[in-house]
Amino acid sequence: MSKLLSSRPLYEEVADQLRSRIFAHHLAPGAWIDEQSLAKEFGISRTPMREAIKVLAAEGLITMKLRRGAYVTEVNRGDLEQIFTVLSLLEGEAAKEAATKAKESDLNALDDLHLRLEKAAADRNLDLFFDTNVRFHERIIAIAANPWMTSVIADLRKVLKLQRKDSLSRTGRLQQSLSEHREILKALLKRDPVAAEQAMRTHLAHGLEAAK
Amino acid sequence: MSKLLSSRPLYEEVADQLRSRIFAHHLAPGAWIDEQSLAKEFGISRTPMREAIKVLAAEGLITMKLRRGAYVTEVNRGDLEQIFTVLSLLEGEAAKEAATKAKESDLNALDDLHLRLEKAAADRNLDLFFDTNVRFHERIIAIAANPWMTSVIADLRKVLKLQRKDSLSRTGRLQQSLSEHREILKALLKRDPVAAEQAMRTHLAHGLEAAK
DNA sequence: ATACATAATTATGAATTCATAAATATAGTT
DNA sequence: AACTATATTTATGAATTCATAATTATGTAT
Repeated sequence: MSKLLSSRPLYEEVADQLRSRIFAHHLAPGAWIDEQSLAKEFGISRTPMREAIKVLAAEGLITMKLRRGAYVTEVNRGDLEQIFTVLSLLEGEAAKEAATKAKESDLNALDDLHLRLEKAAADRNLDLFFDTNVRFHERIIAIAANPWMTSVIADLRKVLKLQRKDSLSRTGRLQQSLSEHREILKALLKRDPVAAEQAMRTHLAHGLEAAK
Repeated sequence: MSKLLSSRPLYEEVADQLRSRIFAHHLAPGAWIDEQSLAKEFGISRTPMREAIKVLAAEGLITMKLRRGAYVTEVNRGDLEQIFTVLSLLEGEAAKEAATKAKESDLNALDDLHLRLEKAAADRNLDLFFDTNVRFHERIIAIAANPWMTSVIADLRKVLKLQRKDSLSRTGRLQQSLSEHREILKALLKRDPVAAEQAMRTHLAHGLEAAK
């Protein structure tokens, strides 16, 4: 790979690609990372591949064993519970702060996103629902405007994505998730920090059950 | 460096050393990392040095600029506020959970640590006070037994350590910190989750003022 | 002397090479 | 045939080499 016009480091590009493969379960939890063949496949040397692997290891997506290589992290039920505990705290706080910090345009955007969410649910378009759901959450987090909190949340959500997202398709979960979002939005529109925090915490607590 | 008996990767060793230098302000915030001369000084090649730098970058201690190198992260007042917001949430939760999860031996250990803290304060031994303070907090976090929360807290505390810790010496802050610790301990001994969480949050909120 | 353009230098990004620990395969013994 | 010991292979950890972007230095024109 000549990679002439690179505006950003090669290892980041590679890290992105690896991340995608992991999220798509092309590289499933527990699978060993063959750095040689992957480097060959990407048409690059081992050096940036190794750097990319270290990035993912720092994110918790990959676990490294000395002189043994690296494998995709496996998260068990306990991990999920622990991660959701932290996530509901942080996103709860984000919702709380968003209730006071949000500008009118922010609230409009959230309203719009929620509308799309309802539509995606009505259409039984799970991929779109999932994607819009992520954007709804990300928007709230962005309004809170705490980069350190944002990056912690992003890292934890990445680890969650190791899990398959088939739970939303379970009967009723979709509708429940939707009504929880409605609660969050309502609290934000009322600019009620306490209610927003509570609604978000409840939503994520249920998210654990469904491992959304 | 031949490094014959290496039980762990060289880059980790190097990362530890770099971290120490940063915390000691031997490498101060804003200072550029000269990977060549550092590698030479450590007697290693650039490869593990670059890997170590990436590790610290993932921790937020170092900021990397494409084709420009890396420098020690500078945290401003806003960063501190944001980090303390997250920390007080998480450590508050840790204290809350510790109140119910703690075994008798845990509570004894905390009691002992607090005693040492009182002694260090009486002796005006700031280094010991600071060290014991860290151990007190870490013990509570350990009792909560949430590895994901633990690692997030550890990362954020590392970033805080970029700041000089001269604030504790400010008049009165030492005594105030001590009395706040007393509150936390009292709540834990009573196994009162709500009080423990509240006390810990208050403590860390004040910590921001003093940038402890 | 200052500003600009060009040349030389330096440091980073990446590939390649080398050393060695771990894994696998082979051979020998019972 | 099964188990152990040795040899071979393979993959990781680290050093070295190479290419090039960015910086610094030099020289020229105004």
